[in-house]
Amino acid sequence: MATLHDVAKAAGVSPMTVSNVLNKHPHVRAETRERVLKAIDDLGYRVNVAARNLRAGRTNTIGFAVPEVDRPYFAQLAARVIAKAQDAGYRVVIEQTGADRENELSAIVSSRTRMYDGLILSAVGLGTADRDLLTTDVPMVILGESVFDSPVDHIALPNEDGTYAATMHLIDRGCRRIAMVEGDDVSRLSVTSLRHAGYRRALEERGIEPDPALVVELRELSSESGRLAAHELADSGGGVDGVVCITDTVALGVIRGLADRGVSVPGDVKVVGFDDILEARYSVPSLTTIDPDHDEVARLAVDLLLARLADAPDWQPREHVTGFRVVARESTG
Amino acid sequence: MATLHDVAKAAGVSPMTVSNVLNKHPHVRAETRERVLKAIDDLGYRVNVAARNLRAGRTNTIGFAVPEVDRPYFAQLAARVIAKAQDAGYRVVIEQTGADRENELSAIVSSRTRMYDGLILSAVGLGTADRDLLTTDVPMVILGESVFDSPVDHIALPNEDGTYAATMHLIDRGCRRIAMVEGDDVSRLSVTSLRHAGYRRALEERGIEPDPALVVELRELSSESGRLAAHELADSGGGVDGVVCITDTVALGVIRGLADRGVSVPGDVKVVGFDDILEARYSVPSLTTIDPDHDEVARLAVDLLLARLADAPDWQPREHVTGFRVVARESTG
DNA sequence: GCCCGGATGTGTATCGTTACAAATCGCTTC
DNA sequence: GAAGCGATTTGTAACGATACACATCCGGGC
Repeated sequence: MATLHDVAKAAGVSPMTVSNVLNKHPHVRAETRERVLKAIDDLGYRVNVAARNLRAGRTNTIGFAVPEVDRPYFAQLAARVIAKAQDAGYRVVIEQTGADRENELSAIVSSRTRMYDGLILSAVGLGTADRDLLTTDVPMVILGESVFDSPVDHIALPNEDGTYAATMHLIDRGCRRIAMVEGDDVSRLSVTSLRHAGYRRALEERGIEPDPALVVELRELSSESGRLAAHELADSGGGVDGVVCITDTVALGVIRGLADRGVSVPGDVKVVGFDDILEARYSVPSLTTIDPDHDEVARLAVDLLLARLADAPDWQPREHVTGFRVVARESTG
Repeated sequence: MATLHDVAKAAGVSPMTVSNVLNKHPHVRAETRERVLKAIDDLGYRVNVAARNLRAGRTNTIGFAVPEVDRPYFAQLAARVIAKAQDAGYRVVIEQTGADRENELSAIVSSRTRMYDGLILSAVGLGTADRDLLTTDVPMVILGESVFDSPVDHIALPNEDGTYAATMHLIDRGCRRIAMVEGDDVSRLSVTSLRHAGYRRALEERGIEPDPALVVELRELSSESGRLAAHELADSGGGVDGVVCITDTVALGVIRGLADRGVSVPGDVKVVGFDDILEARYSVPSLTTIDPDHDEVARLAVDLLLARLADAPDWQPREHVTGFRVVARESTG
């Protein structure tokens, strides 16, 4: 495969001139440029990215680490991040951290970050145990729940307030026996604990006694888990009339699970999710949910990271909490 | 940031020995290895991937190009491809070709392929116009509809047979006024034309007169488009009693659109999709669909590519067509 | 005719790693 | 005690590109 040297020889110029053409430096005569471009075309030359990266010390690539690429929320967020980054001339590589969160995450941070100029870490499940990972020297933006004391930029979703609003929405629609379907990491700082807090706060504020029997903890936040949770709730005879779900993906499973049991949504039970994934719009019934403003999340994540890459002198880690709105649809109609 | 040289100095060995330790070469004494590993740890050394790639001439990375990362079918396929490739020690970078298919595709093939040892191209929308792109020297596997004469490995979905079976399934359930909701590229070789052919073949075989009014062409294969198509069909008074959808994502939109019009599925109209995405299992009603065996697709794609990377001497491009099965669910019950 | 400055173009010296071949070590064997 | 032979370790020389500083060209101003 042709190298920059070959092109230079073919065009009768020095390698540097070819490089200058490639990098759109000024001070290359139009005629020379043409000659070089023609040689590039003739030889089918492609720049060797590895060599460029090595010499330049940058890759123009940012990593975006998510637990699972095939969970709609992350896939849709990834699409937005890619778009924003592209506008700024950066490529995005999606990293899958997988179920085995602890190991995978450390693998990424410790061995792959050199491939990226910076990293956006969608940190569902990130705990204080991972804090030391964050002291790495790669510019990083954490995207997810709060991790205190971490010396990195951080974009938090409106976890507690959003779930509070979702629960209030159910209460306002007349629900009194409101279940919460959440993750199993309620005891440490996590998406689950934050969203649970919002749920509890709403109940308490309206004088509704929280019933532990109405809280279902899931090992994984999948639709299948949601479906099984719905079965559990429907079969328990607990008189549930509303369900707050930790994510839309879970909520769609819950709706399905209620259908399995012949429970009508929203007639018998109202359901609300969190994330406003695309699918929430097309389910039957369509899903009421919390829209955390994905566009803002993606924009902020990319902007913060790029700002960090551009300069470093007086940078201070910041925490941003994005806005949200309740999107009322049929599932709570 | 520490380099391999720094580690070598700290451990009192030559750079090559450090390299040997890193690459798990045999013939490194256990004691030496320990000393090197300690130095690596002390210095927080991380291998510079760019330098390694440059020297080694390989990246151990394969690209996976899809139109949209956030369409469930692609996201789910990507997850599988990542898993299979990981087993073989390869990383996967997902490339988004986007809506502007022609330009983006060429951009990827022409300027980014040097970053990958090989490329898997999920080629919805790839046409004969793109054929010359495929003559590139990067090992490639095409995944999608048939593109004849292309000198690359190719994995075809059972497009025609699958849709034939889907249509037959509807006919067997009593449907006679069967609509097809498809893409707008029916005139050239494409997913649409192949699946359309399967639909037509089934109708003709059962002596059902194809009605052009029952064919809806979509500009994009999204749920929203499907929803609007369903409105169109419901409002047309065409007496539709079955809908064959080109993808599950479209089908879910169709089900939603029918619900908008108060049409019952499967009572009034039966709906069948194609892909068996996860969401098909959780919709209400759950979606009957064609399962093209994603696991086989992913496995085959990775295996073919890796085989191509391993050796080249007597390689011949091959076309594989994967199997499929009809997954009957509620939407045709 | 000579100097000057911007516009163009070109050496040189790496970036950090690994392939390759050659050197060295330690121990057995005769 | 010397030769022989793996096991271990180490120089050397790139991989292909770019930063930097320097060389050259050209026309205008005096």
